[in-house]
Amino acid sequence: MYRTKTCGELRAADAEQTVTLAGWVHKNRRMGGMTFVDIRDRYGLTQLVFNRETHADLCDKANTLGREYVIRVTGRVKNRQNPNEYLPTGAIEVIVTELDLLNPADTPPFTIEDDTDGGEELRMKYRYLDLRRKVVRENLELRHRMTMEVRRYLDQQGFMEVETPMLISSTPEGARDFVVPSRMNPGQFYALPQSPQTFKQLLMVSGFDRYFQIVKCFRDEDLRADRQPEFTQIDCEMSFVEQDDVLNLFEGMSKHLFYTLRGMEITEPFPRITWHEAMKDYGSDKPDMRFGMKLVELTNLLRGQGFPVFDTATYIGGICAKGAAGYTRRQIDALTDFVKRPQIGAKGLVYARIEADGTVRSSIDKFLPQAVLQQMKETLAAQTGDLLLILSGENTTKTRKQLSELRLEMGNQLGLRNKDTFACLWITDFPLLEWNEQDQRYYAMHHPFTSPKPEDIYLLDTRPEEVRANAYDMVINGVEIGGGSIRIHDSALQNKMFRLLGFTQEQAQAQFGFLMNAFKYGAPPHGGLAYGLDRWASLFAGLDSIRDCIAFPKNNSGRDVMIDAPSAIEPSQLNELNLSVTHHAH
RNA sequence: GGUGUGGUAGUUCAGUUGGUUAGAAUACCUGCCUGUCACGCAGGGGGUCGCGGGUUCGAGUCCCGUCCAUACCGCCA
Repeated sequence: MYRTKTCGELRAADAEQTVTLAGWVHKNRRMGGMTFVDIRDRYGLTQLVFNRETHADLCDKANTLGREYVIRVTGRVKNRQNPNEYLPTGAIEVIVTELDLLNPADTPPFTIEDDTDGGEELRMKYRYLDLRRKVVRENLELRHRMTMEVRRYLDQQGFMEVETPMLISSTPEGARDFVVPSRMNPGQFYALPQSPQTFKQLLMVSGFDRYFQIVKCFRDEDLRADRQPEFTQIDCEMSFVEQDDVLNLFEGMSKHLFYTLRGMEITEPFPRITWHEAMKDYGSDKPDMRFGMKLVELTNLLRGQGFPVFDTATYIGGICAKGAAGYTRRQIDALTDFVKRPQIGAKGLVYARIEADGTVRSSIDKFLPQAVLQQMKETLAAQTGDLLLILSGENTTKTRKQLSELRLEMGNQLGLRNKDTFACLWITDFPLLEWNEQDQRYYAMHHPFTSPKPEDIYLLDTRPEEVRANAYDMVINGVEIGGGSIRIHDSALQNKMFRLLGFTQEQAQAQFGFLMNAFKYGAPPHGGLAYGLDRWASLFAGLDSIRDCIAFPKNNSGRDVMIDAPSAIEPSQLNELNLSVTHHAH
């Protein structure tokens, strides 16, 4: 046997055993007469001991071992004189009797430690070394356990995993496609799937009434901390279901994951709030429910009191930051700067403190009588010691969004966004359509296959923007973790949708004809959802970026800095593909 | 496409009003050290201050441009 134990499993009870370990030299501590070497593998760290008095040659050899050398040792497990309580294997050490140097190593460009000295960029360039670090490895282990539990749960529920193709065709709706030239079909291109949406619907037509797939998806859009050009979805679809069936089943899966991965038993049902409620109360369709601090509308109360900014506003709203009345002028100025940043775009910030005697002292006291301020205090359910923050604007949606950003910032500042606390909810009743000013047309808010609520269908021709969809998102801690809808399974309604979205009959036929045709042959009512695995895993792992739970992620510019992709290709390759490139990369 | 922040030793960073030979920690190398586990002690090597231009007697420092990284906005059905 190459090795008999891993570097993480030996305990006091293993004392006096002879073992063989293999792994990487984590650290070499030379004391003169004796040498301690920490050997590391995926499972942990074990201390090796070399004693000059008893094994001079071995000790000399051990002294030549550098960081990350690959070695194999055989020796006897001993209880330590000085146990290390911080190390799982800290009760024992291995007195080495044989040492094989399997492979030397260059000094790595950063330390392979939990608290590494390496910066982000360098670690990505040497990602294979970064992955040796315990903290990174544990993220991937969590992700692995997560996919295992998803498969186990869905399999038990009768779901079947089916693979769908990666080389499909491009559609203009939605995100930009990644495109692959076809050699055998000159001038034609495949697109990589943005999601297996149409294929999973076809599988429903085929009768696979419970489908799932853990699948890579591709979108050629700018990156973010929570957005990669290739990412993984847990993609699911069911037939003969209504919205509640989907929500209940996947709420069950979510609870299963919380229980198995975080040891958290959630007994309460997830709150379900409508999109309109979410926008009104939180200014966001993915509210962070770990804390309250709801948006409260103050338009009627504060408009017309003589403060010009408010008097011209269409929406005035405030939030109540509990216990923040002690904020200094400097802190409030910083908040003002925060909301005035171009990314948020507020013009200014009005604040009010609730004093010890219950009076309200605001930044615009000279415009607002105390009676109005007291009413505002009532409306916001504010108490002594609270700080009220008020924004106003001409565009209700925009102002609410600004308040939403301020709410999240205050949540951060007041320590209300603990990474070990989880607040899940469903957002339902999304609008079916969204008007696009620039293109002067409606776009599907979710996608063109999402069904309208039956009771709203009569509005499709007259007030399409008011039509609600059978669409839903699952949100955890302000992160959109998943979303889906009950689909249209009726050709006539689907055609109507395409018309509303500005497709001609011919365009609809050309792009989605295969689906429309399939629907003619007995499409069952169906619906489903898709989860963002990377986001969910990073949430469970308490990470700031999904990159940390992806083995080989792309950087902010969509580059893999380790393999240096993307890259130019040979002219001969371009020739084969019938491509000519006019813009050459440097 | 836009805004902010950053780029100085292998690495993480400091660097005053523009002024002598650009520092610290860590890593690395050498020597010493028999119970270390962030070992310790002594010594050593290591710099195109991202790149290009400008201002100046003099630029890591100021200005302009550019590249890279990063967070966000736009974008992401």
